[in-house]
Amino acid sequence: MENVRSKIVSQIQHMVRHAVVRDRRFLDDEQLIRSEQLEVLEEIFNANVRDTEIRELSSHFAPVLRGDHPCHLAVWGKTGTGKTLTCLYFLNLLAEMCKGKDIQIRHEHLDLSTPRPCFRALNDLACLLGASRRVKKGISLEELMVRIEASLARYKGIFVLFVDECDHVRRDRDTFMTFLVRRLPQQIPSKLILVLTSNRLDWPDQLDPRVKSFLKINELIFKPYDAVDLQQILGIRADKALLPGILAAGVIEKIAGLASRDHGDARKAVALLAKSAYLAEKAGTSITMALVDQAVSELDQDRYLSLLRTAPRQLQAAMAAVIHATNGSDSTVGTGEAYDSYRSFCTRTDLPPLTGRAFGDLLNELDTYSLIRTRILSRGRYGRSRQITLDLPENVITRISETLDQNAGLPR
DNA sequence: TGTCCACAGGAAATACGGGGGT
DNA sequence: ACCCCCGTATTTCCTGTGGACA
Repeated sequence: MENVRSKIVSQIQHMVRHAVVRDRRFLDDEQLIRSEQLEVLEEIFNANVRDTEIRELSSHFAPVLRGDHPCHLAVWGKTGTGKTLTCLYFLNLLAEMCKGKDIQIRHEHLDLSTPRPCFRALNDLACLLGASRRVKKGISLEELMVRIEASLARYKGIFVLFVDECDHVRRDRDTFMTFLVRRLPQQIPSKLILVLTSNRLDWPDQLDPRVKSFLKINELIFKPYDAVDLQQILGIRADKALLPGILAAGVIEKIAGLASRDHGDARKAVALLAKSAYLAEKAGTSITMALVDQAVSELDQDRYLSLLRTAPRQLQAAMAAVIHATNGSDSTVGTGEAYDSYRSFCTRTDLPPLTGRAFGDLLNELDTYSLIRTRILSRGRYGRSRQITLDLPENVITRISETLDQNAGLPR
């Protein structure tokens, strides 16, 4: 017993001596409270990142300070380009400036980052405005709209409604947009300015043309971060989160380069830094270039695994079938073989098998996730078929097939 | 040159499930 | 509480296709 204790003690001492992380929370935005997020953001802005975007926001909202009424604003940008936080930061600032000038302004943030139907979206908005308690059902959309209008009936200033990820409204999207764009402004005395966020450029095209023509908007596009921006962002994060002197030279530059090359997503870049730090801590060393490489490959691996773990059972079955059919080797199989393997997997795990047609679509889906590679090959009179290759690293395949086997018996 | 293999993949029909209206 | 409707997943049906082989 005694030597177990001393072993643990010495392990902990070792970890403490070789600590890498000072405050882990700064490597994960989810764990920061809003005000801390905005604080970090401010530092990032001070480094001249997102300068053009902020300038555009300013010029769009400048009329407010002159007592005028700017039109709506559509903000486009991929995930991790800082749309949400930048807008929030800006709106807070704007509100402060207005307070000094005695202009009435109010802004609310309607966050639709998880998809929801029109009903829930209106429900959330009503709660945000304090118009009503959250209701489950038994109330019509009309009733919700009336409540929202009623709660704004006496407010005469400017009202900025920041609808985040507005294309996530499933079903009745037109109802929702019509309400915001046409009906609400007419029913309330205040001046309504909508700020709509989306990561799809083609979003307005799927809107009711009547709403679309009614919607006078300015557009603002958030470009993906480039390597220089990411270096600034990572540097600031590293200062806050890591102990000084444990970053090997060039690590930040390397992470920024990798991230800007294939997505420009700040959140992912920070995640890579976090993973590298974690590995360094485990190994009891500083953060080296080699560890960054390792972190990249582990994050890839994690991505594949969590992708599959949350994927529908049928997709999992298809993946298992392909692995089984290729038997782990890097040889190729045709559609027919894979489908046979899939059928037998289904009977083994008591899963109702799909048609060959549907299986083909599953293969396509796996291909787009780049879990497999397929290409169509004609073998003359021996038919045409997909040639399926499984070119993931050996260890990833093993771990995937372990995960799938574990899931195989589970219900759903 | 025509045939025919073994599928691909589009279109329409159908099954299904969950949320909203009443 | 119940039913209906709508979006999505899957099936059914079908036409298309590149090249080996006769």
